[in-house]
Amino acid sequence: MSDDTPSPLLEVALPALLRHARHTYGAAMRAALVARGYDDIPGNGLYVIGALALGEAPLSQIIRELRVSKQAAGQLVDALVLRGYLERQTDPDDRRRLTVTLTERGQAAADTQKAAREAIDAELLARMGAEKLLHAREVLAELIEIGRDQVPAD
Amino acid sequence: MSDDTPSPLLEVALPALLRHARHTYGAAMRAALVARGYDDIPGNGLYVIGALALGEAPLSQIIRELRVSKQAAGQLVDALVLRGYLERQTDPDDRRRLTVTLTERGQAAADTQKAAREAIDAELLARMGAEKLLHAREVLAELIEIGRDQVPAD
DNA sequence: ATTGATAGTCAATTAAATTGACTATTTGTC
DNA sequence: GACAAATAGTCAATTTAATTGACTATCAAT
Repeated sequence: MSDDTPSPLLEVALPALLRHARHTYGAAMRAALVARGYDDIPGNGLYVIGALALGEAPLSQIIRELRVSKQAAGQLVDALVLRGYLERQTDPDDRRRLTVTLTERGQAAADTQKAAREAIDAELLARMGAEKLLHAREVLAELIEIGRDQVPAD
Repeated sequence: MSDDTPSPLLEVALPALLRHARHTYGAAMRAALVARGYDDIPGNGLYVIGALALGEAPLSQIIRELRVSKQAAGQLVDALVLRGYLERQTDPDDRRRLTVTLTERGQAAADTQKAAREAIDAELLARMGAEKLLHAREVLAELIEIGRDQVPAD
């Protein structure tokens, strides 16, 4: 089973690979949402809804995760509130803080999105096996770690 | 070497991992470019310059790689031409086609960017080893393949 | 020759994100 | 317990990026 064809995989820049790999998820999630009528979610909204599926979060956390200005994050949440996906509540423990949660519609969208993501995960697992997948996750996590190391003022 | 701590790595959504991993490269390349005075490259311009470092390309190819409308790609190239990174030539073999190439400045920026990318690659290799890295590349490539399968009309 | 497809442009609009200036609330210090 | 500093978010204006729609030029295939 020796294979001496030089894998082109080694030559493609990792950022490009990451870009296109991410697109697979994005396109699938978007398609699944649109198919169920959730066709008014702006690009980063996908990300916000996905993150909130794990539980409520203060706006400030969304800002950090999204890596955009707080104004941009605020506007994004505005749009999603307006379209019925999110709700804001003032955190009683810290009345500066806004807690953002999914509405029922938002939860339904999050479920749809999660299903689409997991379908791809399953397909990927079937094609690649658990070990390589875990290695990929480890590499990605380490890459994120390297990013943190480089910009300590994060 | 048995390890029964449940890795949180298995729980983080892959799209989020991809997003942040890609950011590591983006931020490092951006910082390296800015440090050398290339501070007027718009977001996707990084990607275009990186792609052209491998050789000239027709605009239509950039459009497909970038997955934006041809108008958006045209405007992006406009901006990069205006700022001295790119040149357009009409392809003599097909006079509809615009061939885009790097200028000297563009090549210098591409080199800077490539060095920043490779520095991260090297760090990643040192931390993770060749095998896991290859596995990660394989997984990413397969993910892209899955994307192609899902949207045949690509 | 003519039809259809491909490659790109021009103009106008919409969407997304940024900058700058501000308010309210909390935290930490003396 | 007053007061400075930091944190969390808003409002308004602007800039940047991307889209839609309508169009021209060139090439490919009958």
